[in-house]
Amino acid sequence: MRWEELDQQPCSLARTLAVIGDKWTLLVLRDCFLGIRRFDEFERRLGITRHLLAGRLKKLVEHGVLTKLAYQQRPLREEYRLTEKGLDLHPLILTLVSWGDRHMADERGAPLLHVHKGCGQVMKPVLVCSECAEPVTARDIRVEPGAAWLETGLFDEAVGRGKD
Amino acid sequence: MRWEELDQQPCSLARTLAVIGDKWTLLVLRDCFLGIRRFDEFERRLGITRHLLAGRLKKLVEHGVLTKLAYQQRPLREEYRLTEKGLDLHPLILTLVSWGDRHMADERGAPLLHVHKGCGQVMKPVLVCSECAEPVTARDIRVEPGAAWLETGLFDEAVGRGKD
DNA sequence: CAACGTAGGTTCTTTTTTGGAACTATATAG
DNA sequence: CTATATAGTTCCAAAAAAGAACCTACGTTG
Repeated sequence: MRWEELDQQPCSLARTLAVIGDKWTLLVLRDCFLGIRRFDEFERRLGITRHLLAGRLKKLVEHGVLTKLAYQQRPLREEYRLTEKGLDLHPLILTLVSWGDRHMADERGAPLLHVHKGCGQVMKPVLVCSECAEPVTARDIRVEPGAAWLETGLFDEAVGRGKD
Repeated sequence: MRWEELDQQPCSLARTLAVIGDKWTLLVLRDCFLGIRRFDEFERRLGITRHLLAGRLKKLVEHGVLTKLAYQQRPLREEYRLTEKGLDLHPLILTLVSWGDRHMADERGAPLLHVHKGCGQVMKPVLVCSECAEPVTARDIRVEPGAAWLETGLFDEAVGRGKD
């Protein structure tokens, strides 16, 4: 499988991975959410080479996750900002961090705390159902093919014994 | 940066990425949540080479995300099952898929629908605060250093102008 | 005018990671 | 005895990514 074809599969996970499915990209996004905006700040913090960083940022801009915004003219200097599409990745980053806090932390606990401005408390992300607002775990979900999948007529073959 | 050192950084995101921060791994996990358990089923569905698949599965087992369980003796045949640690990745997969549904779907809409068994409806994942149960977006969160970070004394330097 | 800072881009070599095919082991079916 | 199924492992060539160093363009500082 060539990863360039990934965003054409009838799978939203594959399509998402085509944009952000790589370690550097996710670390760049982490820094974006921490307020980092400039090329050389990313470079310094991440220890990434300019070569790779330029490529990652370019890809994120092409996919509309970041935009370049001039913060001064003459000389023109641009910084990278999250778009709405990019801000929508916040739950993803929170979820990744939360899993790490829970399953990969050392004895000193979570490296970063997330404070919910609304209630002022240190929070953990909880995933709930959009319809009934109850917390959702893997066992509470059943998968069904959507329109895009049904058209292909491949659902049963693809999911196999599925619907667990 | 060598990615083997990644799980030793004081960053839960980096540590998480050390385990699941690669495209094949996430696609394997997607299939796990769809009920796939056997080596050759993963191989067929993903179009991954046996070589890579073996490596990814091994890593996931080493990190305790999957376990091997014998489903028959003589000849010994083993299948891969999600552990509790692995099941805890479900919110992550849901969040990835949800972002793709929203931002990468074509005109036919979401390829897969997720039905919440509890309420019987097609759901989208919503991320809420564990303390006050209100939905959380990027703008509602402030980051603070935890114990592990404070020990290093590097927080201010690292976050820069932070706390956005 | 020369040096410096920013925000990259280009080039080159080395290292890793893939992809693909063939090989192994064990047991059952015909 | 041969073929098939399952779950890998091994080997090699090809492709991709990493790392390092240097180049560019523009404007500011001294």
